[in-house]
Formats: sequence, structure tokens, C-alpha cells
Amino acid sequence: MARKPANQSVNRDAIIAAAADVLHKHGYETTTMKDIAAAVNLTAASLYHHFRSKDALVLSVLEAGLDAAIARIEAVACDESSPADTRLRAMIRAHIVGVAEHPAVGAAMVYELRALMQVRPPNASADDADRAAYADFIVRRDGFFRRRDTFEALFRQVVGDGVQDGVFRPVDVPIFVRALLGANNWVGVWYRPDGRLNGDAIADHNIDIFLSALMS
Amino acid sequence: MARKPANQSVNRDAIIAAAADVLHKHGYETTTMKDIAAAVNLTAASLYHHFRSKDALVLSVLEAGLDAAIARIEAVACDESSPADTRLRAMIRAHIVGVAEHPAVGAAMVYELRALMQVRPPNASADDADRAAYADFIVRRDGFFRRRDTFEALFRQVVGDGVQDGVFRPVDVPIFVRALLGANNWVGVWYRPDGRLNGDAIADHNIDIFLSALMS
DNA sequence: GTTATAATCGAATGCAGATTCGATTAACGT
DNA sequence: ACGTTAATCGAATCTGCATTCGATTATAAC
Repeated sequence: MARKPANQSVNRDAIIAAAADVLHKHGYETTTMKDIAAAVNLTAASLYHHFRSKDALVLSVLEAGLDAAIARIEAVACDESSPADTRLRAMIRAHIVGVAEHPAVGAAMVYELRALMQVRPPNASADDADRAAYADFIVRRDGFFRRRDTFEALFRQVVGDGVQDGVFRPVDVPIFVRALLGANNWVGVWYRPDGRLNGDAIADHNIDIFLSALMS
Repeated sequence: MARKPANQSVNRDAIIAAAADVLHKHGYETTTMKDIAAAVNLTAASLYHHFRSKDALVLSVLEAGLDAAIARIEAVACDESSPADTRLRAMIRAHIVGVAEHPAVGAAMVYELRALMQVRPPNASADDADRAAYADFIVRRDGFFRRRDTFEALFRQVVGDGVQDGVFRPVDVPIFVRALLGANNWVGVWYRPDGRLNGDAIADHNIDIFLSALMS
């Protein structure tokens, strides 16, 4: 068996990207470690050299997706020099285009999230290592959820700013933002690369909808 | 072992309702047949007297939820005497209040749906009965998806009517409806009965958002 | 070269959970 | 009463994974 030299061997990131893809096609439960491994020409056993467990791998997929999304959004959200409506337009576009370009990640943010909330604690017969691994996982997962709220908070911030400045009419900011994010996330559920509209065009429509709701 | 007399024994519907509940709390993968059975004081084995398989049971949960939702929406959608905006307001309210009152079903429509899309065909060593059962299941599932589009079509119809009549400004109807349904479905994900707003109040906000987007 | 370490594999383990089976009991019509 | 059918159960199967283990090879450091 010719092993790949270390410098060309698949690394964490390649596995994460492939896993996002497989997860998108099959969903959390029906995706096996073998499936993910096959996507990078490895065996299931090899994945455990890179990730402690399947849950840890999936969490890494979501973390990577969220980090990328936040990075894209943050750039425009924090540009204090533009008015709120300009910033919000750019944020919605960045969000939707991101979801459309990486449908795997977009859908994962909606679907696989749930699986993570449900991870079961080790049973009574677990040893200390198992318990420690579980504790680590929970800490990391909770960090993920906090980070996820950071994402939402960026939107709340900008919408709130706009209302303050009188650029937007008054709305219930948290509810408005949830409606907006619901609509945007949903794109990840129905979007098809070969569909009638691409990410940019869909973004145009959602921008139109939510900005006119805010500025009418 | 005292068996319950047939006339008080749990029926299909009771199992479906209980299953919706358990599914809501634990999610598809982590919900076992035993869990569902326990919720109606049965054993896992007994469930197979009422449902062919776990998948069939989950599908029944979704069907029941969808039927209820369609029934609620249809009543108002098809009242040709009211103007489109009045009808759409009532539909959004019916949808969200329904989701909030049955969060189990609301969340299931978002989450568990995916599990159903991924059901695997029987493997090569399956006998004819297995293949037939699988075929039945697929037919039923596809019927479900069609029915689900019926639901969406009701919204497209009313929004389309409004645009035709000039009550609403012109929009891309399918995209608008998806944004709307995304926002509404998302309520099922974050809604908590003990939260700041009840279903009616949330409905008020979403109605406000989407109707002002349409009438500005 | 020699050695330590990183990556990989094939095969074995272990288990949880869906599904099946045969037996048992309750209700209902006759 | 009596047989038939519907519901239920406990225990046994069966299977598909996640995960572990020991061995093997490649790479890098020295």
C-alpha cells in the first residue's frame, strides 16, 4: 500500500471540506465515517488520527462554516462610516451568497445543528478519558452556540443602529432579525446551483423584501 | 399483565401525537422506538402493530402536521371574497400560531424532513416483502412532498392574486413566498412557550414585515 | 543511515437500536 | 360459552455503525 507522503496527505481542512459535502448529500445520521473517509480516499480508522470522534468532526464542520460566515459579515457590519441600510444590504448579500456558494455548509447550519444539541453523555460504565472527552466536547459546543449568537448580534446591531438613527422605521429588532435570518437560512434548504436564480439574484430579492419592510 | 381493553387502548393518533412530542425533544436519530413507546406506555414491539417501521411512523407524524396546517391555511386562502392582503394576513397568522401551538410539529417540518429524504433502499439481500414495503414507503413519501408543495402553492396563489389585482407591488412570487415561509418555519426553531412573545404576537410582527414589504 | 513520529490501513470489538417472533390476553360478535 | 381478531408483551435477532488496536510505512530530523 503506497502511503501518501505527509506533505501531500489530506489535512484537517480537506477532511472538513469533504465532510461538509457528504453531510450535505446524506445528512448527519445517514452519513457514516466510512462515507466521509471515502471522499478523501482514506479509511474510517484514519479519520480518528485527525478527529477525536464523529461528533467532533461534525462540530468542526460547523465551526469552519460559521467562522467563514462571520468573517464575511463582520467586514461590512462594522464599517461605521456607512449608513445602516447600506451595511445591512451588504450583510444580507454576503450571507446569502455564502450560503449559495457553500450549500453544504449552509444546509448544515440549519440541519446538523440539531444533532449536536442532542449528543448523549457517556453512560455509567465510561472511564475518565471518556468523561473528559465529553466535557471537552460540551465546552467546545457551547462556545459554538455563543459564537452563533455573535453572528445574530451583528445583525441586531446594524438593524438597531438604523432604527436609532431614524434610517429605519421602528421594529422589534430581535424578531425582525430572526425573520430575516430564517428567510436567509432557508435559502440553504431549497437552493440548487442549477436553479433559475443564482445567489446574487436571490440576495437581490431578499434585500428588496427586508429593506422595503424597514424603510416604508 | 393486565392489557388495556381495546376501546381505551392507544390508537394511531395518540401514538402520532406522542411521537411528535418525543421527536421534538430528542430529534430523529436520538429518538428510539422505545422512547416513543414509553410515552404511550407501550413497548417498542407493540408499535409495530400500528406502524410498519420507524420511518413510516415519522412520516405519519409529518403527514398529520401538514394536514393540520393545510386545513388551517386553506380555510382562509380560498375565501375569494376578501382582498389578497386580508387573506395573506390571516394565512400568516394561522401558520405561525399553528407552529407555536404545536412546536413539536413545527420543528419536525424543518428538521425531521431531512431524515426522510435520506431513507436508504433495502440492500441486495432483501426479500420481496422488504422491497415492496420500501416501494410503498417511497410512494407515500413522495405524496407527502407533493402535498407540501400544495401548501406553498396556496401562498403563491394569494400573493400572485394580490400582485395581479394591484393590491401588492410586483415581486418574484416564488422567491417571496420562500422568504416568507422560511421566516415562519424558523419560528418553530426558536420559539419557546415561556418566551417574551406568544404565537399571536410573533405573527403580528411577521405580518407587519411581509405586508409592508408588499404594500410599500 | 538510524531513529522518532506522523499517517495510514485491515481486521476485530462492542453496542445500541430497529425489527421479528411466539405466546398471551382482552374484546367482540354470534 | 366460543372462536376470532386485535393488542400487547418479553425475549431473541440481526445489523450497521462508531470506535479501538496492532501493525506497517513514509517522512523528517539528526
